[in-house]
Amino acid sequence: MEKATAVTGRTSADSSRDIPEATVARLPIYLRALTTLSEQGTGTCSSEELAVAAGVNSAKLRKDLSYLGSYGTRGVGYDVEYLRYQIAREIGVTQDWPVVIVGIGNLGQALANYSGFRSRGFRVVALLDADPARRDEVVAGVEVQAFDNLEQIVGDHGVAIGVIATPAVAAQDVADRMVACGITSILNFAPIVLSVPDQVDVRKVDLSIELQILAYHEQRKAATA
Amino acid sequence: MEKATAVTGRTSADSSRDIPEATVARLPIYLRALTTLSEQGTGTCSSEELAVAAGVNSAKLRKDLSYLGSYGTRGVGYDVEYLRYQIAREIGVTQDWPVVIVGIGNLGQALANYSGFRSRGFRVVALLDADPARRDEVVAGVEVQAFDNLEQIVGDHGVAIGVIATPAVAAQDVADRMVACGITSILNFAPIVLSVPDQVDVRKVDLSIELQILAYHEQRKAATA
DNA sequence: CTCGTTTTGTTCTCCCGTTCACAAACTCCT
DNA sequence: AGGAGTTTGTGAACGGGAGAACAAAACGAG
Repeated sequence: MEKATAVTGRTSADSSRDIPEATVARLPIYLRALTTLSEQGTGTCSSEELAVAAGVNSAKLRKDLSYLGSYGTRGVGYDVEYLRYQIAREIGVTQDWPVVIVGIGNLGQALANYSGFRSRGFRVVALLDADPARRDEVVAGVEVQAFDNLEQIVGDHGVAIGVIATPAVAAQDVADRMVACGITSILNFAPIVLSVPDQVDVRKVDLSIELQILAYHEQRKAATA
Repeated sequence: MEKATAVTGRTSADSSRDIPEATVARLPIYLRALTTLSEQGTGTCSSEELAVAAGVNSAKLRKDLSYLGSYGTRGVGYDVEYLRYQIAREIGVTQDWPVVIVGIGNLGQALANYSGFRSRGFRVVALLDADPARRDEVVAGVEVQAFDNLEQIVGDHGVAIGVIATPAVAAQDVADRMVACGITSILNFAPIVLSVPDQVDVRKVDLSIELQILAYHEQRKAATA
């Protein structure tokens, strides 16, 4: 109930309220859509316009935004710049996030070169690889170092987020080392289920799983056609 | 009720029943876990063991498997090989799936080289890129061709699945061309919302969105600490 | 100032997915 | 053959998210 929270002296914009996971997962999409609108010179947009740009239902969009606070104006819409900043702040991408990437195969290189990271506050402070043959190579302006430097680098830069782009067999070891030296968020591209302590967040991206899901639906289409 | 379906003459294994999306998304994980168990020489496993290997709750695992049919034995567990085959068949990875990849940057190359595709029935029949400079390069044993060859290749090989690994600005055009020549499933790595006809399935993988979600939680940890 | 129009913020309802808990079914041992 | 122990398959309760629908708020015209 709206009243209950009002009585406590907190507004609905209080950012200590926790936001549903499903909403958190969509905020970066809204952020991207707003950035695009901003670049096109749009100063104001309605929930309907933004919803179309983000590929979601407008009611869902409004509900999502309402978890952050009341940043719109009824009868008018949202100020693109203002809303963009509010979402960025809520997600945390107004900060600087030092990141280490372990495993410099094609995927690791793709990640190191990805401009979408830098533009959102993620700064690749180190590229690490166990293979000495890759040592001293420079990728995306960052020198490839020995994996054993992990602890020192994490300590020096205050790294909280690690990216694993190694083969599956190495991934658990890398994760263990990361956890041991204080990393609390891991983005895992290796096709394996990592086991880590509860307080560590792991998100996984598995390229082949996505294709398999498509294959399932494709097979269904073929069967019913 | 178990009896009700028996009365209709259909067994619970009837594969024309449609499987919940959430379950479909987990089947590839089970498949991978079973493959690992099989390689380790495990002949039989309980739902609990498999659940641990897949990183899910055992009750959820059993319910997921029950949508496929009754492939377990009470008091014993599941035959690893048999269950693995049943899941593979249900997903469709016992078939051969020709795939085209468009955009041969680092990411495209990583995809082309990814062994997890080939081992699950996905065969990269063509690598396409708009940049003439990349033409005739050979990546993962496949020659890079002009994007304009798309229609012919899709026709020749009966390609149903396309992968987009281009920069964002090119992605919508690529998607349109894919749809026009009959591709009905698209895996999109470009950070943009694609618009396609309803009957076309699109799954997106956005590297920076995953990092942003981690950043959000990381920020929360820091705030409450 | 008042009325009509637009668009947000929120409530309400429905549906999907998760989890618990247990009966049914199978094995093994005596 | 029978009973003890194990594990599956599923009914039922629960929680969270999606979408429709509406009241509240802002703006503009007259």
